[in-house]
Amino acid sequence: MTVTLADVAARARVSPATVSRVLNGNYPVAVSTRERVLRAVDELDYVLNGPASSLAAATSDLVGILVNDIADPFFGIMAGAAQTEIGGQEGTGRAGGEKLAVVCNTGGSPERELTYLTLLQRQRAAAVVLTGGALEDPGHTAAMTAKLARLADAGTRIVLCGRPPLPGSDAVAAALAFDNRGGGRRLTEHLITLGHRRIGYVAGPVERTTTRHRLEGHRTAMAAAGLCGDAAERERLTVHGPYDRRSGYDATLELLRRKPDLTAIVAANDTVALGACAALRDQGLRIPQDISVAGFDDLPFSVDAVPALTTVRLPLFAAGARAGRLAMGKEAPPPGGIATIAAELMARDSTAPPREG
Amino acid sequence: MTVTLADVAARARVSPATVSRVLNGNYPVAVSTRERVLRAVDELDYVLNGPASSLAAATSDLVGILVNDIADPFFGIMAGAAQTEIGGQEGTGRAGGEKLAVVCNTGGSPERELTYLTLLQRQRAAAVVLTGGALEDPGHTAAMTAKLARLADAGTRIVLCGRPPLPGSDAVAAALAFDNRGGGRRLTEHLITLGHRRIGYVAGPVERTTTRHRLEGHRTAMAAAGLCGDAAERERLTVHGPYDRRSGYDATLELLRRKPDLTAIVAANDTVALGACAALRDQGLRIPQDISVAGFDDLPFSVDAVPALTTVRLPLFAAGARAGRLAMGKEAPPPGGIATIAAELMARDSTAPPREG
DNA sequence: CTGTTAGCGCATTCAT
DNA sequence: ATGAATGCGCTAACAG
Repeated sequence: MTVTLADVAARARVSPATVSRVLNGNYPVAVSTRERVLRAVDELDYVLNGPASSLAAATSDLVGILVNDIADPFFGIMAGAAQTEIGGQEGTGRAGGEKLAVVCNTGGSPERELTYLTLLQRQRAAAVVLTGGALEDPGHTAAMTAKLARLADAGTRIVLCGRPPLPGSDAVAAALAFDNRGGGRRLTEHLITLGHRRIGYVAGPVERTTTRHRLEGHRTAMAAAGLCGDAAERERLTVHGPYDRRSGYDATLELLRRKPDLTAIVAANDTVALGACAALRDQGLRIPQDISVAGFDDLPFSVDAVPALTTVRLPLFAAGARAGRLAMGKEAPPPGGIATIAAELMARDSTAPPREG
Repeated sequence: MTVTLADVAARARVSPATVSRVLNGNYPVAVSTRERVLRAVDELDYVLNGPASSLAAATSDLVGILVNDIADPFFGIMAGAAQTEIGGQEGTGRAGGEKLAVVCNTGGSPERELTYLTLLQRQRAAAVVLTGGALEDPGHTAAMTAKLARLADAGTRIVLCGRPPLPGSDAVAAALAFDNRGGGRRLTEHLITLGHRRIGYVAGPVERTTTRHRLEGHRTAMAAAGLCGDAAERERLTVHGPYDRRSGYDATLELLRRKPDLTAIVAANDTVALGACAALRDQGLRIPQDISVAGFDDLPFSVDAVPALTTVRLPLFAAGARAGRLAMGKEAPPPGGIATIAAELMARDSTAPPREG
């Protein structure tokens, strides 16, 4: 029923081994023979049996890209870029060699993250790219470290993109970390320079590296300006929530309740910032005249927001593409396996000097 | 080095077949035996060899979800929903049975679409979900039909989500098509009811089903109101472009150049509509006082646009989830294998009666 | 309910 | 440069 390598060999009047060799292209084969084989492949409409091939070779052409939220362009942009570098260029998929770049959506769930890694391990994936912030739970971190070690042992290349390196693990081939701290700090410095002193912060989910680093950057800037109250005050000015619009909306109302005299709100990311803007508008506040708002990431829609959103640009596409190349071994890892990706302040119209002050 | 089924069997003092049976769970095994085996699995930290398993069973647990643009939430929402239904619930991935739901980004390229299908065919994928509009090129359609037929022959279940059925093909197990025509028609009817007569249309890429259907709906409404000029006039009022912000911006400027007295602009989707809004603002036009704008899809950010965007809601999450269930065989296909998903008009603030009559 | 046997389709020695 | 032989790790009959 289904055509096999042997069928192709018979039709091309060569041995199965030869067919395998032309398909994989990593062995000298006479030009005439190769042509004959390829013709037979086309005529029979033969497609390599991946499982059989992977079993015999003990490696597969699967490359997994894990994302926390596939509906969020933050991840989509990185994943798409990585996939372009991995799957991109070559032929029709008829022959061997091409990688199958696939993205797996963990939904931010640590269990699903581990499950996907196991599933990829089961498939003997050639590489795995982990994107976005990590959960900072000791148990989960330990489990991840162990799992990644096993994957690496089995020959799977591990690349981190937008995620800080795993301390004490040599399983990771390369880690591209965003400078979330620096970006967060510069963003808040920008607000302070404008004259803001009472700044609320809508943070991301707790126990996430991204959340913590951005918040640390913010507080560093606040402290440097002598605006850092006691712990209780800091808590009052901070509300945590998921990275979505709803969270921004709700958290902003909560901040306003706690501190009606806020002159600026910094959001964990652009999506949250948009929710914050909506809440402020619904309260009759004008942006930036009555209150300033800032986001993070500089997603494509942020420049079109009204007013255009002040934010911090992360080179998501470039980072994703680089991660893809690293996963393919097409690019040498950075020194020490770790690179920090700069974050650039984009001052736009949603921030301005406070009314009075 | 790497632990195999035989190792587990030895440690649990049973035969390899028994281990296979408890792992796959589709065969009666004594409770005490099962426990012994599972303990051995844990102790040895055994992970099933996917390729070997797939080779022997002639099926794999891979399920592919193809999307045109992974950075677009339109696809992300559907893909995430589908993935939830497919990968969702069960264990740690330690044992067999769980599906590996992965999303593949074609970038809208027909070649990559076919390549991905071949790669999934090579992996003997259990199912494939194709999301979003299809390219309407005869050659590509024929190639797709043939490829899908082969996949179906090999036992891969094919589900379409947000894509019209393939005429004359019985390879597709189920097709969930959005009512793009109806949605487009109702949206334009809404504008006409408000009093608009000169309406520009920023269409999607040519030769795409989604583009064509939405445009047909628009023109049906125009014709019904006697607003449909000759072919040349219709062309003048329509500009095609990709489904992105930039296209909306540029196309809007072009439309304004051709027809400065336009009172409304309908965009191919919400992202394009946002670009259109930006262009209009840059031209000093107020929305909706000077000109109305409408989108399509009702993506999450649309309600937060300023003004809130009038659009057509598509139940992307529900449709994606249903496609996932259909791909898993957890839900019976609709009658005839085809279901049309309703599109609901969401009249918001970006549309209003035109300035003058 | 459990063990035994026989491939699944291909990559890879080793020959030639 | 090509062919023949072996085994990758597992599942699926088939016994028992």
